[in-house]
Amino acid sequence: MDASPETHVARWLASGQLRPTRQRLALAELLVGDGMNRHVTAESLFALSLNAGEKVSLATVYNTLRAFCHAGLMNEIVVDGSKSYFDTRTDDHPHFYWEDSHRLTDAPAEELKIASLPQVPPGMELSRVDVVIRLRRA
Amino acid sequence: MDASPETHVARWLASGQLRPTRQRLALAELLVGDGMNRHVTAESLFALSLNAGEKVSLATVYNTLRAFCHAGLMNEIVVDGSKSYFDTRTDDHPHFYWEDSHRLTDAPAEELKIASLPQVPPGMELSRVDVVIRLRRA
DNA sequence: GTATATGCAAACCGTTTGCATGGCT
DNA sequence: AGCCATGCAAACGGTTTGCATATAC
Repeated sequence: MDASPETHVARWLASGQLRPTRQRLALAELLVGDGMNRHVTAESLFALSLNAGEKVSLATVYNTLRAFCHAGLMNEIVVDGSKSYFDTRTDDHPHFYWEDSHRLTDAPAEELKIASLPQVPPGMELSRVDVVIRLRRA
Repeated sequence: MDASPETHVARWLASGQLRPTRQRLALAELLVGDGMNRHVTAESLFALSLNAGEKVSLATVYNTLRAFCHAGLMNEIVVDGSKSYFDTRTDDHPHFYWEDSHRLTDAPAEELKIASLPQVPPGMELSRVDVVIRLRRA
């Protein structure tokens, strides 16, 4: 063992040049504390933090998620016009969107093979390719 | 010539079992009157209709777009959390999203080749695969 | 005549912001 | 000390809804 959970999230924050405040540490712990990838909305993370007994305001959850994204620690994903999803995994990878439960999960990236992509128009460059595989109950 | 523009949009409405009201005919004319594909937001279509001198309320634009989508005549596409885009082309095809101008256009479908797709989880079926190619100014 | 579409304005919901307070370095 | 983060509540913008009126069948 070379890193306690606290050190892990503290380093995660530090890698984004973000100050380790109590609220950020708490939210980071909920997001990446166990080293797993997580997909949250602002509301769901807010609920998680209340559930964990943390005192964090909803506005801070929004600000913090935005700060994490801006620092490159997370990505924002849009699948449903009504809310934003945030993903702790930062590489470009496909997602499953479960239309019945409005949940977003990772799809296995190695099973997606794009043989060719439309040519990028002149004067533009590729920013990202979003692939969302929408699922419905069979 | 076998179809005046009016007949064309009237048939388009009829194919979705939608009553040909004045407002729907006007909006349909703006959307598919020239047989081209079009990408609009509720606001942009509302602006178009005002510009064309049509009396249509914003609420009706929303209701009508929803009705068109529900009837399978259009598709809703989500790329930007802040607003919904509507596409008159109903087959599954990729899009360019121009991040600087917040515009959405078709990408050439034949240039996108997906060699393999992640396996659909048990009990689920594929609803749609959204591919959004995000572009930024080079 | 009946069911459905429309218009208006008010409600709605997720998100952002202004400003005073509190915490990190 | 100074700057940045936080909390609260109010503002915001796109979308939806309730209800009275008008239109299609």
